[in-house]
Formats: sequence, C-alpha cells, structure tokens
Amino acid sequence: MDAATGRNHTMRTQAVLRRQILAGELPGGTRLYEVALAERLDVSRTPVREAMARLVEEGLLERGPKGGFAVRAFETADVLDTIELRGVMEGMAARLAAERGADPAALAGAQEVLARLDACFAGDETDFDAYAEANREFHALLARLAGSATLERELERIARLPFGSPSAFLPFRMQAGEFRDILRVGQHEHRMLVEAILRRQGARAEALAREHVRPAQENFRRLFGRGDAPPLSPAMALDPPAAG
Amino acid sequence: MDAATGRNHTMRTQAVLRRQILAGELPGGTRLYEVALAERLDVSRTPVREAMARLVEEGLLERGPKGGFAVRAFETADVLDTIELRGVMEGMAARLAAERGADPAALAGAQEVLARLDACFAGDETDFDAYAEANREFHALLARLAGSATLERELERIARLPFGSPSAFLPFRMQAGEFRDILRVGQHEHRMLVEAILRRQGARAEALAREHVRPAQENFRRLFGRGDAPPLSPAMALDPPAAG
DNA sequence: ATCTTCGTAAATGTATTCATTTTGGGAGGA
DNA sequence: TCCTCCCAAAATGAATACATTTACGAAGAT
Repeated sequence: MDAATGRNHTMRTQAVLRRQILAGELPGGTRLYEVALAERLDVSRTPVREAMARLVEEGLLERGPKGGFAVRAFETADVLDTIELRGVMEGMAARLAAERGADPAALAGAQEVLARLDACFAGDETDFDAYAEANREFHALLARLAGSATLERELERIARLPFGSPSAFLPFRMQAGEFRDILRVGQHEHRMLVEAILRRQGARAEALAREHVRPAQENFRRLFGRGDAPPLSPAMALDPPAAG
Repeated sequence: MDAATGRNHTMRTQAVLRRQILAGELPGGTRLYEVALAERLDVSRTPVREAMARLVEEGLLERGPKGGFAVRAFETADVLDTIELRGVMEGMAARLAAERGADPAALAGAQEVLARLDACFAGDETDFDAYAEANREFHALLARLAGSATLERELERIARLPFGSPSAFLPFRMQAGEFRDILRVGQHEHRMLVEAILRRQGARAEALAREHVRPAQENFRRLFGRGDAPPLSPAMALDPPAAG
C-alpha cells in the first residue's frame, strides 16, 4: 500500500489494484481473494471488498456468478472494439450537438481548447504532455456539447477502460516526427468537427468523430500486434482516471 | 423484505430497492441512508451497502462525492437519450455483424426467434407476453452477432436502465389494435435487419437498427408527456433485469 | 478403476463494534 | 444582524467475530 493516493483505505486499495491491473501485473482472469489481498495490503476485508466493488463499476473487474471477483480480460479485439465504440458514441454526441444546437458557452470553451492545442505545435519541439491534457479536455467538452447527461456519463465510462481514453496513446510517443504529423491531422479533424457542429451539419460531424478514432486503432495494432493476438499485458499503466 | 427474490440478504435488498426505484417510489435525488434502510429491511448495514454498490453498477444509484448513495434522476430527456443511445449501439452491432460476417449459429438462432415472433400474431389475439420475451431474445442475439464482447456488455448495461430495454413498452399495451400494427412493423424491421446482415450490407443494417428505436421514443412521449417534462415517477416497474 | 459421499478447509456473507468524518445548529462575539 | 467557531449527533469507514456456502480431496462402496 505504497501509494499515497486517496484519503482512506478503500481509495488507496482501489488505486493500487487499478494500477496493477492497467500495468498488466494482474493478468486478465486472475481471481482476487479478499483475505489474501487484505493481508498483502495490510487492511481489513471491508475496504478490500469496497474497492473491488468500485473497480467493477469502472469495468476493470467482474463478479463471478457465485461471488468473488476476477480481473477482466482485455484482448486485442476487445480494445479495438472499445476504441470503435468510443468513435460511435462521440459520433452520436457530435451529431446531437449539431442537430440540437450546442450550448454557446461550451462551444466557446471548445474554441479555447482548440487554440491551446495549436499552441502545442508552436515551437520546434512538440509539447506532447500539454497536447494530451488539452486533447482530453476537448473530448470531454464534445460529450457535453450534446447536452445529454446519459451520453456524457457513458462516454466517461468508456474513457476509463484500457486504451479507451482519447489520449491513451500519447504517452507512447513513437517516432516524434511522424507522431507530430499524426497529431496535426487530428487537430485538423478537431477544427472540422467544431465547424460542422456550428453549421448544424449533423451527418458530417458524426462521420468526422468516427474517423477520428482510426489512428488510435492503428497505433494500438502497431504497438501490440495485429488482429487477434493474445491478451495484452505490457505496460498499460497510462492515463489514469481522474477520480476514484 | 417481502420479496423472495434472491438467495441472500444482499440480493433481496437489491431487488427491493430496484423495484422501488423503477416503480418511482423513490424519486430521483432521494438519498439512501444505510442505517435507516437496514432497520426498515431488518438486515445489517453490510448487505445494504453491498446491495447499493451493485445498484450503482446497474446505473440506478450514484455515489455522492463524500460517500453515501442517491437515487439517480431520470428525466424525460435522459430516457429519450438512453433509447437513442441504444439505437446507436445496436446500429454499431448490426454494422459490425454485416461487415465481419455473423456467426452462422447465432444467425440461425436469430431466424428461429423471428419465427417465434411471427407466431405471436398467428391467432386473432396477439400474444404480447410471448412477443416481449422473444423480442428481448432477438435484441440480445443482435448484440452477439457482432462478435464483440465489449459491445455486448455495454448494451446489456443500457438495457437495465429505465426504459432502456427493447421490450420496455410492451407491458403498457396501449390500444391493442393499433399496438399490434406497431409490432408488425417492428417485426418487419427485424426481418430486414437480418437480411441486411446476411447480405453484408453494413450501412443498411445500421440505419435499420437506428430507426427501429423510434417507436419506443414515440411511445415514451405519448405516455409521459412531450419534450422536457419534469422527472417521471409513475409506474416504471417493468422489465426487471435478468439477474442481480 | 471409478463414482459417490462426506468432511474439512477456504472463501464469501452477515452482524456487530469501534473509529473517523461530516453535518448542522447554537453560543458567542464583531 | 451576521459571521465564526465549536460541539454533538449522525452518517460513513474500518475492523473483527461469527455464519454460511462453496470447493476439493480423500475414503469407501460398487
């Protein structure tokens, strides 16, 4: 229980387990026993149970039919489909925003984030960290533009799944030069997306949002093998959720 | 704790609370206190906590920022968006099934369910109950046709939200004659959907699945006021989830 | 040899007690 | 009057003891 994350035993346990799951230290299918975990983390069973229940809410664990918890298996195909689903849902958000007319304040916020994203390319060096943060903000704003609490909530949920976050691949960097170009294209799509929403072009906005996730899928394939490789385990400890 | 549902205190508590939430007896925003509930249901705080945690997973409760649970508010707009979201996700499932080629066994199962749905119209009387059950099966199969565990899981989740189920409106019956006709149209859409998947027509399959949820939205508006009425409370006790 | 049965150990379910945090109101002062 | 501080009550967090269920293997019968 090293991590100082969280203010009580439950949250610390939750943080430790989340990190270990996302880092691949606990492979998919691993069953987690309350007593063993409680001893290992030096807390009682109660906060362990509580933490595991919350990790089920996050989608990282699942309950066994007769009690007990197990780490969810995230196979390559699952991850690719998660990214696809994010594209579909963000597409719905963009379409709704265009059709219903987006909240002016939220739109202004989106413009501001766009400017900040541009600033990341200003110098010779690309500021990847700033881009990751602003990118996250942009996608969160997109969810809000639709004015649908349900959609916003479900999108947040998807973003916590492994590689479900819009900025999930930014920590990898790849070849900096090529990567910078990829991000430039992405930023162009951001601008087109906001323009489409402003012009009330629902179908265009939806198509753009869907296409926008393709690089993420491609990056994933490049990093972790093509198609239907075995469950992934290597360093997935990235882009931790905002709160527990 | 009347209900004999479930085999232990946790599941019974969960069932009781779920029923009361869906029935509108606990309006959105109502805070649920562990001690009060434990006394009312004559169990200890432990199973109450556990049951509430599981209801958060189902999406019926939410956690307060500083602990505690509250009933989620389901406004008219939220419900309409939930139905829309189901359409979008089923659209993705149909498209994937068409693009990737659906599992033959699952397709055969779908054909069998289609036949059973037809049978509900055989006599002069429409068998609404049988239709509701078969309809649920059909939509579950649709989720499986896509061959995506992630999508299947998220669709299941949507189906447990209030009015998120494909058969959510069948218990209402409305005017039997008109309703029969609506169902006939729906059944025609089912057939077209399967045909589109068989012919690998992804875009058509997606469009059909999306359109297929419109009657549900319309029914909801007719039953609970148009547009942006206040939170709904009247009898939403219908279509209980399969398991706890 | 294999299948059933039964017992034991392990794991989860529940209750109870104690600890900590949060909340709300009232006393006191500016 | 209003603001602040502080205390008490209430609510959640955590630990522990006990109960029940499940899993697994060994012993015995067929």
